[in-house]
Amino acid sequence: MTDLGLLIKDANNFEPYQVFESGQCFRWENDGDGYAGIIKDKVIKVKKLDRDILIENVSKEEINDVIYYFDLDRDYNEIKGKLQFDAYLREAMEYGSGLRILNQEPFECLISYIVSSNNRIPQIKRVVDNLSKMYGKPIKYRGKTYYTFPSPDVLANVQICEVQESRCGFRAEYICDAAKRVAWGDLDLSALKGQDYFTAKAELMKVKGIGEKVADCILLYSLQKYEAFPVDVWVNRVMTEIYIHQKISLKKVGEFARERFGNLAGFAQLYLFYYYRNKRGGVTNDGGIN
DNA sequence: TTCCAGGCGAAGA
DNA sequence: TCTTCGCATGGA
Repeated sequence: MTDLGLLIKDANNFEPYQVFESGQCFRWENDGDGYAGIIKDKVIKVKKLDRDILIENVSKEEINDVIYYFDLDRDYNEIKGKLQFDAYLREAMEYGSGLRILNQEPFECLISYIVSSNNRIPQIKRVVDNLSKMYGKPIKYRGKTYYTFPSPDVLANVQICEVQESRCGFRAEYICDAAKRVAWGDLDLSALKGQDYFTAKAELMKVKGIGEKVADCILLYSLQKYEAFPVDVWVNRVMTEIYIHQKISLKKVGEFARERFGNLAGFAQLYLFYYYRNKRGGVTNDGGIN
C-alpha cells in the first residue's frame, strides 16, 4: 500500500491489457493511461508502471475487496506449473502469461453473460454499458461520470419493453426474469458459492437464458468454480483441432476438458480461448491489429 | 444482400 | 437424447 494506492511489485502474472481484453469482463475501459472500472460501487484505476501494477483510489478498508476481485492471493506460477504437461497449453500460457481470472460481482456477471448469447463482444459491452447508464447509480471520478451496474431490485421492477431500449434484443425477457428471481430470493447467488460445481450449475440453468455455456461463465468468472469450462465457438474450434480431432457435442467437449485439466479446467480454458482467438482473430497481444 | 456472433429454448425425431 | 430452427441487433 502506498499513498497512491495498492502497488504490486514485479507483477509477472498480471497484464492489464490481457486481463481486461480477454472477454471475461465487459466494463473495464482503457482511457489512455490505464483501465478504469468499478469494484463495489467505487471507481478503481489500474495502471501498468514498467514491471509493477498500481491500483488507484483504494482505501485501507477496501483493500480486501480489491485483492479478492483481482484474485491476488492466488499463486499463478503454481497453476502454470501444474498445466505444463500439455504442450499446446504451454504455448498458450506463454502468450497470455499475464492473464488471471477475476472474481466479478455475480449478478452483474450473470446478466452480462445472458447478454453474451449469440452476440459479439463489442455489442455485449454496449448493452451492459447501456443498462448501467439506464438503471445504475452515477459516480463522479476525476471529472468523469461512471455508472454502477444496476441492482437486482431495480432491474426486477422494469418492464421488458423498457429493457429492450438497451439494444439487448430478444434477451430482454431473460434479463427481467433473472433479475426477478434474484431479487425475490428464488436464486441465491451467494449460496451457490458454497455448493459443488454441478449443483450450482444445475441451479443456474433453471433460469431462462442460461444454458451450459453461460452457466459455466458465471461459475468461473464470479463464483470460483474452476472445474467450469465454458465451450463457445472458439473453444470448440481449438479443442476439436488440437485435442479431439472429430466433431462431438459441446457438452462432451466440456467433459473431455474436465477429464484432462481437472479442477484447473477453467484456467486452461481462459489461456486457450485468448491464444486461439487472438491468433486466428487477427488481434495482437498488446491492443494493436495484425 | 448475406453471414455470423463467447447460445438458448422449443419442437420434432 | 439428439438435431434443427428462429431469435434482435449490428458489423463485415
